[in-house]
Amino acid sequence: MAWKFRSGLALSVQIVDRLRADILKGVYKSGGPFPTVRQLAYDAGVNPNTMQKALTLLEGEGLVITNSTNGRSVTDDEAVLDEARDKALRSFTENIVKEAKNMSLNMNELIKSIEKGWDTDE
Amino acid sequence: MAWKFRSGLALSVQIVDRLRADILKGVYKSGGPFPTVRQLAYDAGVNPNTMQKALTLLEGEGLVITNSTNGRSVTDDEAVLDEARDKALRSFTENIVKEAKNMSLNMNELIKSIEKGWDTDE
DNA sequence: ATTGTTGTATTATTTAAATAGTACAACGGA
DNA sequence: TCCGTTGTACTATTTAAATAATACAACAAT
Repeated sequence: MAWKFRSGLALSVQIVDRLRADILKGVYKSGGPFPTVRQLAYDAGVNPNTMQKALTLLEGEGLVITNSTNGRSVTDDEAVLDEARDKALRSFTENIVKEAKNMSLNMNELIKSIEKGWDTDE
Repeated sequence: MAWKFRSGLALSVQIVDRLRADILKGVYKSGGPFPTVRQLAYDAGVNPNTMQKALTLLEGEGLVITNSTNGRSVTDDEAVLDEARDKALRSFTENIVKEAKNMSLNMNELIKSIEKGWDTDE
């Protein structure tokens, strides 16, 4: 099934975000094989060119490695993965805090709202 | 000074987000005048057509009202404003929770990270 | 009455992104 | 050796968004 995308935000950006998250979550194992450009393009329901662009960006982050003509692998450098996870969490939190302050929320209101919303969906 | 925009996300969407937030924060007072299309376009550093598109969207949310040919006003319906504030908070929280779960974070890790990041910048 | 500002509408152009289509060298396996 | 898959590269086209440039009716103030 094709992936879900939001409108307004560039496809390639959304693809990179999703693949990065999947790698950090372990959907693609450290040191293990990474799907091919064409396979990912098919899965996501986008043009192979768009997927390749996304993969090139991902590679710039050091999360995946190209084995010349033999496909790609997820990096086996756990330090790189851990740092990326840490960076993702800090960036995530930073954005939350920034936006919350912009909404004139104080910290306790925010936390309370999160606690309230955490089990709401499921 | 021109407003700051992120790349990748449609300008009109970013404009609506900012104007909505400003209204809910009280930058533009309830029942008070709202800047003209041309003024806002100048302030934001975008084309008047783009700003008008954004304002049309905003109007669809009921937050601003067009006084035929005499400019726009912020709605004076406090109920509408309160509901919009509530919706904004719930939407904000919902997105946070969803993304946090997607990152395999548990609630306490998230809250701890927010508490840690809250005073980091300033 | 005239002037200027308002929102709104229209058409054309530009720009960025995504898509379509194709090509090719490198490598592994049959 | 031969074949298929790999990543990569390239050009052209389409699509969506933003911009540019006007135009006009309605209203307020002078």
